[in-house]
Amino acid sequence: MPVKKIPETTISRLFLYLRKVTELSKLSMKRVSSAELGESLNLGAAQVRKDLGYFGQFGVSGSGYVVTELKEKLSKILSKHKTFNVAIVGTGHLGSALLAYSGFEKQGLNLVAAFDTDVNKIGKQLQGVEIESVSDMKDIIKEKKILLGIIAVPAKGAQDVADILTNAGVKCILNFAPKHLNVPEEVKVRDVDLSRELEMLSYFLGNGKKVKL
Amino acid sequence: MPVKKIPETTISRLFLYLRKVTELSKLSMKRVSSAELGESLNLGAAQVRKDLGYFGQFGVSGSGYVVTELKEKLSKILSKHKTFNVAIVGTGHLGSALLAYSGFEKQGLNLVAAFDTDVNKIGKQLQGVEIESVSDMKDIIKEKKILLGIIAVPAKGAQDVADILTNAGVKCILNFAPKHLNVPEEVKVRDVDLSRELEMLSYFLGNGKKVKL
DNA sequence: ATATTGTTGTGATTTTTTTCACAGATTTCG
DNA sequence: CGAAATCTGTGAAAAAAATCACAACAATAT
Repeated sequence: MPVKKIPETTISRLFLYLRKVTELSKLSMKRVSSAELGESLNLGAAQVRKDLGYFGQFGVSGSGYVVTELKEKLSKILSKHKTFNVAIVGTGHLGSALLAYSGFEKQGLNLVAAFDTDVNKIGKQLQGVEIESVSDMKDIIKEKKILLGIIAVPAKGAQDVADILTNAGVKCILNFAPKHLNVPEEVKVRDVDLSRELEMLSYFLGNGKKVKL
Repeated sequence: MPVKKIPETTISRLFLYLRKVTELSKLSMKRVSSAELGESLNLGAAQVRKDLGYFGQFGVSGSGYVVTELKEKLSKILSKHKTFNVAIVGTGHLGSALLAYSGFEKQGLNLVAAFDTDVNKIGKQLQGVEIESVSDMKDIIKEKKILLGIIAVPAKGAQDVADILTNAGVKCILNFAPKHLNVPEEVKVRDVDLSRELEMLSYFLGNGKKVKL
């Protein structure tokens, strides 16, 4: 395999292409050009082609990409067929909203456990999942072979939770706490930092690009 | 004003520095070096200095940055003193969780309106905010001078909502719908695409970096 | 058949972002 | 005080990512 290193930004765009191409396939569109693919995503045609190019050549000169074929290839590249077990830590407002989120299954993710420290919550069910104690987390994660952990606890406890998760063998973390997590190199973390997003927007509102001290 | 163009990534890191420096100031630490600042954030010292360098020079050779001073400067740069009005559109699980989120005030954001299309919800209160009809949205946004809109509706309706928002004068959008929004150039959008985050992680779980077709 | 048009794949170029590296300033220590 | 250690600010270099530009090929029109 000619393993060129693929930029993470490319991977991330691939999902957008897959979405789009799925949409197009529902509309029974046969073919699509790189320009069309990029258009509504505000991406240049060259960008699209380069991204796809990392994975071999499945376009047809002169007529673009065959929608169904592209969809299938992207699906395969992006491992949309595999499934993994997931745990949520923290069942506050955000954690609960996530438990109710229907998108997990679509991504091949089985939400099989939820944890909290609040004794009033432990034992209760939420969206068909029983809330268990964080103190039992390590064992349960190992037992259920959970590979992906979602952290939805306050910043203060986030690093501790991350430590337990990685210790128990979790490979990826989706972190909602506004706190940078230090984890072993082989563990992949993605941050969803709501606080920072709001701050960024607030910054743009306040500065409209120009900076004054 | 020597308006060098400042990378958005820099701005985004500035918030992390501010967080850190706020923490340090609570610990009564007097000074901090670029190396220390970057350390727990996995950022190099040079990166930190360069980021701060965009806004003038407020470090002291040989001894680093004065914590309180840096905190204040960052605060100022990042417009942490100004406040703006915010509306949430969509009061499902996610929207409700957001309404309950306490972080808005901290960012100087006043959550002053919530909208939904569901007639059963309209008129009810959620976290002290009355849910109003999307059909009245345009007027209310203008009237309350709302500059930031948060979209927490399904992908299908997201573009329509974005259109109404921008039309009513909203300057920034925080978009939770898994859909790319087309908006006028002067409007700033930030996407929080949960679906894509999960997909990305799922990809890493499945591929552990290497790609096979 | 041949010309024309449309579109891919990719090397080259440009732009953006990060990292390096070091002069010059400050503090500390003997 | 003078030497050694610590840091910043920043130009230069490197790395990463996006964009350009064009040869090669396919489809369509004449």
